[in-house]
Amino acid sequence: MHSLSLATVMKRTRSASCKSPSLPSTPLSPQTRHKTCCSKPTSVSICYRSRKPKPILGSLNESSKSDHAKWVPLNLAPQELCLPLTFPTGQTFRWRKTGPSQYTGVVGSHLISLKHIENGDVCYYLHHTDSEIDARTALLDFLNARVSLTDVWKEFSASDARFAELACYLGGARVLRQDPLECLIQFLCSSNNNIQRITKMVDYISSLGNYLGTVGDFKFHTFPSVEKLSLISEEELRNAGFGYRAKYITGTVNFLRAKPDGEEWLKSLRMLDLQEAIDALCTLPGVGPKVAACIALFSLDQHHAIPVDTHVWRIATKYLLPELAGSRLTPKLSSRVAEAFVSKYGKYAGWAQTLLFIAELPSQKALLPPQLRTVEQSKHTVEEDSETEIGGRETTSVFQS
DNA sequence: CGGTAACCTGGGAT
DNA sequence: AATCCCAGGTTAC
Repeated sequence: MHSLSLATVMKRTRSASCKSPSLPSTPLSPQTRHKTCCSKPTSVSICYRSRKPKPILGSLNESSKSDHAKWVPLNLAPQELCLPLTFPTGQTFRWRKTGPSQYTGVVGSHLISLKHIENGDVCYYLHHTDSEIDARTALLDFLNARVSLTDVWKEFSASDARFAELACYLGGARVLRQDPLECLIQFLCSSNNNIQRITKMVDYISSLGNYLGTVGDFKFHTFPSVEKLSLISEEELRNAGFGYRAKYITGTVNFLRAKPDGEEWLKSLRMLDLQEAIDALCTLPGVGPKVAACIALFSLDQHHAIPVDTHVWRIATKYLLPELAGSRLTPKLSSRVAEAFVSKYGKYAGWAQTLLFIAELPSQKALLPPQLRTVEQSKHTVEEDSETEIGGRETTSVFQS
């Protein structure tokens, strides 16, 4: 039950509300729907699930009256960055929704909130930082701001009509540029796992880092260094509910610790070609082709890395390589899929994959008109789509996740 | 080299 | 209630 409550191993004296009180295991989270990326910010309060009288402000009272004075424009238009399509869609598991169209997380040692304002533009708020200049620089770097999503998508759309149509509804879905160590550990947790549990596991590990502050109900920490990570034993991780991934983590941490500077070694993979980077990553325990591609794409500037999973496989067999429909996903076929993506979309193929992947997520499908929703799993090969348009009206039905 | 069976866990479906 | 299936896979035969 309390398998993943982080209080156990942590040196934090106060084992306060570490039970993650509002992890949305229940399907009742009405506010997770956002019809477009820029919905109107009607209420200012943080979304509580149960009304507790206690006004949760954490240590920093960021909700004082002259609050929005501290919100700084990022000069990123909504078509360049849509927060709900970028943060809760599986590239990072360390950001939290802390308000209507608002997300909070850590970049380096900076604790930052991002939100859309009325016109859809993005602003940021620094809860904790030693240097506002550094924070902004780090944030822009983290957001891959040097890449123009508009330009990149223009090319995808030119070569793929379906992409062009999806792009109309899912604009602003960016690829982040995360810290390699942080990315690596997160995706070690991701194998054969679901987003909710991955998030809890990542949260458990993160609590070893330096505490930066609390926003909403959530505590935030810097991501722990390799040295810090080496303090956790495999047994502790197993007891915390990591399952067989426990040995992946400790094994990889030990591997990195054996290097003169493991973190620097990881970063140096940015200099390599994609295949070399993948090969290097695959020598780490628990890292196979899929996880390696995720790390390469989301943290190592390998913009044409293609993480081939079941979703992408489904997409590929439907639109790209129909002759492979019906086969099982093997490593070899997986690299064939990756090649197909790259030859169709070019050097930013990973960015195209990201959008197509998001379009497959049950949580995002509601954003799409029915004819753009690809058909479900493999279960019923019979497609009974003739029945789905009951209401006649747009389906805002309940598809939480 | 290609195919298969374990591997941990929890939530939802049957 | 018991069981199966699935979740952005990897590893060992």
